[in-house]
Amino acid sequence: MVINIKLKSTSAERVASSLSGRGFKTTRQRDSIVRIFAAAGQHLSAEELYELVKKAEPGIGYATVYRTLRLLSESGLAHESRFEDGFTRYELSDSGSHHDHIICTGCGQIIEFENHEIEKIQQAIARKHHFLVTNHKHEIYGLCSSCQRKPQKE
Amino acid sequence: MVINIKLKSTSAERVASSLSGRGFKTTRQRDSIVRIFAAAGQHLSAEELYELVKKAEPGIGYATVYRTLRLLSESGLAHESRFEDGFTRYELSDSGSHHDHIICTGCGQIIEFENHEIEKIQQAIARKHHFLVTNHKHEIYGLCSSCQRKPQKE
DNA sequence: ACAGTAATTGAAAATGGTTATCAATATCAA
DNA sequence: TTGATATTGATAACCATTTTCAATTACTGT
Repeated sequence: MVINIKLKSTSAERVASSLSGRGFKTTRQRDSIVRIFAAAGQHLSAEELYELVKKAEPGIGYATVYRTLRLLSESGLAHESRFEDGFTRYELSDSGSHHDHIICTGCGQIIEFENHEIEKIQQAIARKHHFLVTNHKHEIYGLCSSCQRKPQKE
Repeated sequence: MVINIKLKSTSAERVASSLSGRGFKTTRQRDSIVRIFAAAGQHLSAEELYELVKKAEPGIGYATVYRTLRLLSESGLAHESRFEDGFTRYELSDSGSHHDHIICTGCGQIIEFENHEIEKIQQAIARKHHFLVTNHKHEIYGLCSSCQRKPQKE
């Protein structure tokens, strides 16, 4: 007897079904991209994702990765942020909760944070200037504990 | 009788003297760029500044504007920020005080803000992750009051 | 004032991340 | 299965920014 209780769908499944639900076609390439993206963890650049996907899908084109990333982004399934290092990084958005980033300028490590207090102050500031907030971006740059102990690149 | 008390130097003078003090040469082009930058107000992109400078200095090259902007930036006399609209904007830094931005996605208007409370929380968050903060960036995107009343571009 | 030296300039080409083009191919609905 | 339409991969185009390089200019010491 097999008991198979599906507690919750994986990110990849959730994204895939969300895409097909929106009228987009399911393709082998998109499946690979989404699955690998979900498995790889957060904050990938298009190039990093391309390199990973190429292992599973050797013929994949650069443009397809970019297109899929934009598709996910426009569908609200992924979120893109431009960091100071010059290129755009993406992360699958889990359940709409917004978070911000602490970035180590030594090793590139990215940590997420979320702070309700800051959001509240932010709203108050916007209100003072009669702004309707649609979005925000808060990045803290610094050195992680291990990079504080290493010499910095010149 | 002429009473001419110089209360404080202009931004342009301050920047120019700071540059020559650092061993950089004073050139007509740099003077124009800095003077026009100081007079034009804040948050200019390289292209916008180039267009302005061209009126006073018709032969000016694109590269010179970029180079000067980078020079100012590296000397700490200007600050550059990459907004979501794709290109980098600069502002002359007045007295080292850091501030953040509220950007209207309708009309591009940029308002500055500064909030000590947020900075404190930020430090606490960084400390919790054992980070040494060197920098931060906080941008609030939204619609200014007048853009809230206009239809949005499709 | 003048020459020597090193920095700066303008024009144009190069760079690098990202997007558009287009013919071939794959997906989906009927 | 077939036809309409979306997607793909390769490549060219984009576009902000940077580099290159020869000509010019600013500063230093005389």
